Amino acid sequence: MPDKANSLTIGGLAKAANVHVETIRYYQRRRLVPEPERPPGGIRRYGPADIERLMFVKTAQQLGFSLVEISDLLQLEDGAHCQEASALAEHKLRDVREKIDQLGRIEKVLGEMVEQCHAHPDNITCPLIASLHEGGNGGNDQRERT
Amino acid sequence: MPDKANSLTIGGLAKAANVHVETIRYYQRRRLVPEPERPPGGIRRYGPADIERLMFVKTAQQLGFSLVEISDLLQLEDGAHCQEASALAEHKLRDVREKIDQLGRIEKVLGEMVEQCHAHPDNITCPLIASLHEGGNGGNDQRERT
DNA sequence: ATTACTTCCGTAGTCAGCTACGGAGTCAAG
DNA sequence: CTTGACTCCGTAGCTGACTACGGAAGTAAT
Repeated sequence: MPDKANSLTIGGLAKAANVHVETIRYYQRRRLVPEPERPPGGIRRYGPADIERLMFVKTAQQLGFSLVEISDLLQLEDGAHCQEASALAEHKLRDVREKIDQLGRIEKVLGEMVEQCHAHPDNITCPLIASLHEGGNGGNDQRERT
Repeated sequence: MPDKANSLTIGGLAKAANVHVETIRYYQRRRLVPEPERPPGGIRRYGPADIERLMFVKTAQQLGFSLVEISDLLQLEDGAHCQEASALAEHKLRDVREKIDQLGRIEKVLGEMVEQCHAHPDNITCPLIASLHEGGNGGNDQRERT
C-alpha cells in the first residue's frame, strides 16, 4: 500500500479532510481509519490516502449510512475474501439502488414543483409523500392546486 | 384533504407504519406529523394519510435527511407560499441530485466488484473511496488520480 | 531554553433521535 | 361492573456520533 508523502500531522489532516481532530481520533478508536505507527516518542504522520478515507466516511454518512455500515463498505475497499465480500457487496448494492430509486422519485416531484411555481406563482403543494410508493410507473402526474 | 376512514388508534397506526407508538408521539411533539383532535375525554383516531406521512419520514431518514430537513420537505407537501417554497425546493433538489450522483458512483463500483468476484474468486479490492471523486460530472471538485 | 503551539490520551459532556416508565383515564368483552 | 389491553401525558434514560477538557510531552521559532 503506497503512501506517497505522509507528511501531515493530525491537525493538517483534519483541515485537509474538513473534519475535527477529535473526530479523527474517534474514527481511529472505531477502526474506521487506521492509526499509523507512532515513531518512538514522536508524532504520527498522515498522507493523502487518509484524507480520502475520511472524506469517504463523511460522504457516506450524508447518504444515510451508519458508521457500522460504512465500516462494512470499507472492508470491501480494504480487500476481503471474495465469498463474504461479494455477499456484502450485493447486499449493499441493493441498499444503494433502493436509495437511488427513492431519491429519483423525490427529485422528480421537487423538479415538477419548481417548474409549477415558475409557471404560475400561486400556492402550490408538492405530492412528495405519494412519490415514494408510486409503482415502477413513470407516470406524469402533475396535480396542482391553488 | 379528505381522510377516508380515520379508524386507527395510535397503536394500529404504529403497526401499519412500522414504527413505535412512542416514536409517533415524539414526531407529534416535533410537529412532523399532525396530532388529531381528541374527542372529549376520548381517544385520537388516525387514517391512511397518517401512515403515509410516517413512512415518508422514515424513508427520508434512510436517505440521510435530518428531522429538521424532513420537516422542511413536509412543508412543501403541505403547501407553502410559492416564493419561499420554490427556493426551498430548488435547494433540496440540489441536495437530492448530489446524493443520487454519489450513490450512482458507489453503485457502479459495487456492481463491478460483484462481477469481478464472480469472474475469478480470489481476493479482491473495491476502489470505493476513489469512486466518489472520479470526474465526469459536477465539475468543481478535483484531485488528481494516479 | 523559553515560549507558543501541537500532539497524545483518557475521560466526560453534548446533541439528535428515539425508547422506557409510571400512573391515571378509556373502552370492549365477558 | 370488573378485567385486561390500550391510550394519554410527562419525564427520564438510552444509543450513536461526536465534542470538549485537561495535563503531560513533543516541536518549531525566537
